[in-house]
Amino acid sequence: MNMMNDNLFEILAEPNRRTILDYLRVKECTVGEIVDLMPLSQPGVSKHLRILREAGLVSLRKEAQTHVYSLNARPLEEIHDWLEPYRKFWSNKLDDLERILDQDESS
Amino acid sequence: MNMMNDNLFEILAEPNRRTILDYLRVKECTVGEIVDLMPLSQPGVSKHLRILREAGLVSLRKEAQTHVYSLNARPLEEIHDWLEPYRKFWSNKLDDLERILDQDESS
DNA sequence: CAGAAATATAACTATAAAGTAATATATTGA
DNA sequence: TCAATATATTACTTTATAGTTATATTTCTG
Repeated sequence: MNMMNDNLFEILAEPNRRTILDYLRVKECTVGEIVDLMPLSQPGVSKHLRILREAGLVSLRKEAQTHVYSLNARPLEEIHDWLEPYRKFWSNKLDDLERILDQDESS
Repeated sequence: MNMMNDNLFEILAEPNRRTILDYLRVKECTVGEIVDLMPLSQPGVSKHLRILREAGLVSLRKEAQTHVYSLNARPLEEIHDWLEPYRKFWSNKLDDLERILDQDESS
């Protein structure tokens, strides 16, 4: 059930996929609802949903003929974790100042 | 000086680029040092460095014939910010604490 | 049970990106 | 100035991906 993500960044790199996640963050949606909100064909949306599903980022509940998708943000924690060792580079104002001074002569 | 990133996720989607950032997080490196550490040709590394530079993620200091690259993690804050509204979805005890603290700030 | 509605998959095309070899540019030092 | 060193750029090829149209699948409804 829990998929391992080969490259989550690659999945999130596609702007339409991030838009879909943004929609699902607000409320679960059927495929048709998403299609209506986006400049994409229905198969285009379905393809992105499949990729998001395989990444574990959304889950699907079949309700009659409609498929209701909902957000599963858990895998995004992987991004959060990747960011972790970089966080100190922007959270310390003194370090920032040092870095700005270092960069000044770069062309 | 401050570049606007068309799509930072796309830039980070490339595994070799993330590896380069990981190296630079530890210490600044010349192009040659990075080449020696990676299964890529020198032009390949230079191409990635250019992309990272244009994204504002690394900065360049020319030192004699060598070019010394260093990390500039600031643009990664954009990823952190994008993640923000999703954080509550993978809630665990730590995130619950964060949310409580956030509420305290806003009151 | 036939047709409609909703979604998924298949087959195909176009584009972008990553990789390479070859070459250009810049700096150092003999 | 010339050769060596370090890096960047160019030109090209290959591959992957996003998009499309057409079709298949599933489920409801009359």
